[in-house]
Amino acid sequence: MILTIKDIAKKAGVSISTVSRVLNNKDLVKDETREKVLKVLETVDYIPNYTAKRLRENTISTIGIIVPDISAAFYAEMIKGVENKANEANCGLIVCDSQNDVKKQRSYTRYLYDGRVDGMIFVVPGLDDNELAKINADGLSIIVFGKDTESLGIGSITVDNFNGAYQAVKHLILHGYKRIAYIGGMEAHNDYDHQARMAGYRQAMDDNHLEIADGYIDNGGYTEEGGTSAFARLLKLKNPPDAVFCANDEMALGVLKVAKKNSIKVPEELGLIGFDNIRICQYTSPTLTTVSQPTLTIGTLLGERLIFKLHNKNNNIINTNLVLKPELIVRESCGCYK
Amino acid sequence: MILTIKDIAKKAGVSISTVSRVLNNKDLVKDETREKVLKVLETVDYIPNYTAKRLRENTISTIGIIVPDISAAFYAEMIKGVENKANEANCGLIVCDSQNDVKKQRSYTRYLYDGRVDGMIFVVPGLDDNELAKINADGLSIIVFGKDTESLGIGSITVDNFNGAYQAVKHLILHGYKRIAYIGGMEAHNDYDHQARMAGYRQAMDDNHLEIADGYIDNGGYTEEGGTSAFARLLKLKNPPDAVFCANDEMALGVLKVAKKNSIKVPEELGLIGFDNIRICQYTSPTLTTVSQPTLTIGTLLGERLIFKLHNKNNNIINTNLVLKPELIVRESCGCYK
DNA sequence: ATACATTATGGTAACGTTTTAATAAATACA
DNA sequence: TGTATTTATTAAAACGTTACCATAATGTAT
Repeated sequence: MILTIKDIAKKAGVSISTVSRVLNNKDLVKDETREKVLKVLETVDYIPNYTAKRLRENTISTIGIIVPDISAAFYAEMIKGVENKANEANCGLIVCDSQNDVKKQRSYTRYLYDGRVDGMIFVVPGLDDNELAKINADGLSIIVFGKDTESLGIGSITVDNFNGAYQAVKHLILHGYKRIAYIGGMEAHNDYDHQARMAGYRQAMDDNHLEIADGYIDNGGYTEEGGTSAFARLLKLKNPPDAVFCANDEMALGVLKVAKKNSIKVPEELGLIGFDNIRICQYTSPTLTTVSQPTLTIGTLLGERLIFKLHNKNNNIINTNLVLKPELIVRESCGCYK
Repeated sequence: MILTIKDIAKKAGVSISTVSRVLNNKDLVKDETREKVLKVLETVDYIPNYTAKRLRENTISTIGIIVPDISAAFYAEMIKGVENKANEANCGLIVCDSQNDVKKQRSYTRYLYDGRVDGMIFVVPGLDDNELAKINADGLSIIVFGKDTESLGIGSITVDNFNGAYQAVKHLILHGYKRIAYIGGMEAHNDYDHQARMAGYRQAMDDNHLEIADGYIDNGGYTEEGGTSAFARLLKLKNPPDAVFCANDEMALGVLKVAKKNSIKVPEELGLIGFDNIRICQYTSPTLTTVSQPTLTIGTLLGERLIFKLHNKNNNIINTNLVLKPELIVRESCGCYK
């Protein structure tokens, strides 16, 4: 038998309103009455109907997050950060996996948008500015990771990809590598990670007066297989690279695989640096040098900021872009220990 | 401006009941009227208030899942399977990370239980039978992974851990290893995985007339560090093992680390098999032989069965335990390619 | 034409909560 | 003691939907 506030009121011999006030720790209730109600609550197993509460309060106390791939360590860790914060705020978290598909991302957006959440987190949105702006205008609190949306009045967090890439490539150069290639992400104009990392690569090469040979910029779509085929193409060039910087670790794993197959020694004959610092980097041989993004921190910050927004709807102080610094994690594949 | 069904009714010149019927594709509405309503719906941006709908229908169309660690690949993949199915059923998914802590698991249970979900999935529950039975009795649909709860009238999915362990150990024996040790999980009586895998190990040793030396059964708590220290202890025995079977891959990684540090050659001087087939197994050197659990399939099945239950509350056909067969994935660490 | 089904529509209660406004009780002040 | 003020309590409206029941419109058989 499921009890309602009405049952409690009857049992305690008070009105519904009084029980409600006790439940919500409101003042204006005599200690004596409060005790009476609390005593009843102790003896029975009453669970408030949150749906009714939400209908009345016009809130959902749930947030949503849409990530490209829930089973990728990078995003799983980020979700964990968000989850912690949401939980602290007694707020549910609905996780959606868009499977790297903008269409699916759009349909999930719609799904969440249909009154299922108070706010949502877009991780690397494929949606364009107009779409994001519209959702924001509709009063749903949103926050974005992976794209600077400050100009749209939407808070966001980004990692300084340019700087991370620059550090990585500069590091390779310091080790004496000269023919450095870049394997990027999606080629699409809305792949901001790719664009910024490529720019960092270019700048580092340029600052050190190194030439980027024809074909040295290739794409692997962020997957291991993509990295495999991209590096295979690079090897076929008449003057193959002596080092590769990859826009993520997955692709670096692909490169490593091909290098092993072709008996190319890493780092002796090929320098290699990835991006993201996924856990596998520690276990490959050689271990993978990479650029680390503080995923858990990012998740925590995303959660924190969204929840702040939820509670301060009209405070725009947080609708700004926060840039986090990535960090070069030196391991074996860059040549530091050869 | 947020529209309600009332606004639509007014605009279409019909009653709210009619609009409701159109929205829910009920019959008993004339084509002409339906058209009229649909036309209005096309021109405006009406989003039904799901909270109200749920209050009225006494449903939440949301399920919850509690996993020990969201950022562990094993569970992330499982969640992905659940997520797919939930989404197909137009059902939200709330993910909770209990951080391997029974207390947290309990508080999350309470959190979800408080009218936030229609049903929930317990992945490797630390809760005891009484607790589970109580939740089940309260009419919340639940399903469990990692523990056979059929006798409680709760549907569950388990992997045949005994068989998986048996296969693994037998495989080691076939390669000629004789002094085989086992590194288990939690030692606790409610760590069913551990119990079953240990039993499989014992049986395989017994069937092949091999002795389990003193100290050959140790525990590592499923973490890499745990594996590290457990193997360190094993090495200190006066007759150290020539092979180790670990109750999961994380601990096998720890073993591998210590072996490398002590220049013990795997698989020449030490055979090693793990459990779970996490992705890292493919990248270590040597690559790790392991027992694979079909995580994605498990997730899919969990989602499917829970949603079936939601729609068929009184159908007990599904309150049964489903046993999945694990598969030995042969790689280098077991000695197949030495 | 009348009676009777059948089909279509509308009015309204209900879901369980919070909150506002009204009322009752207690306290303070003159 | 009586009035004004504060404090405590309650009744009832509201949140937006669905579903039951009543009524109206239409169709069919006598």
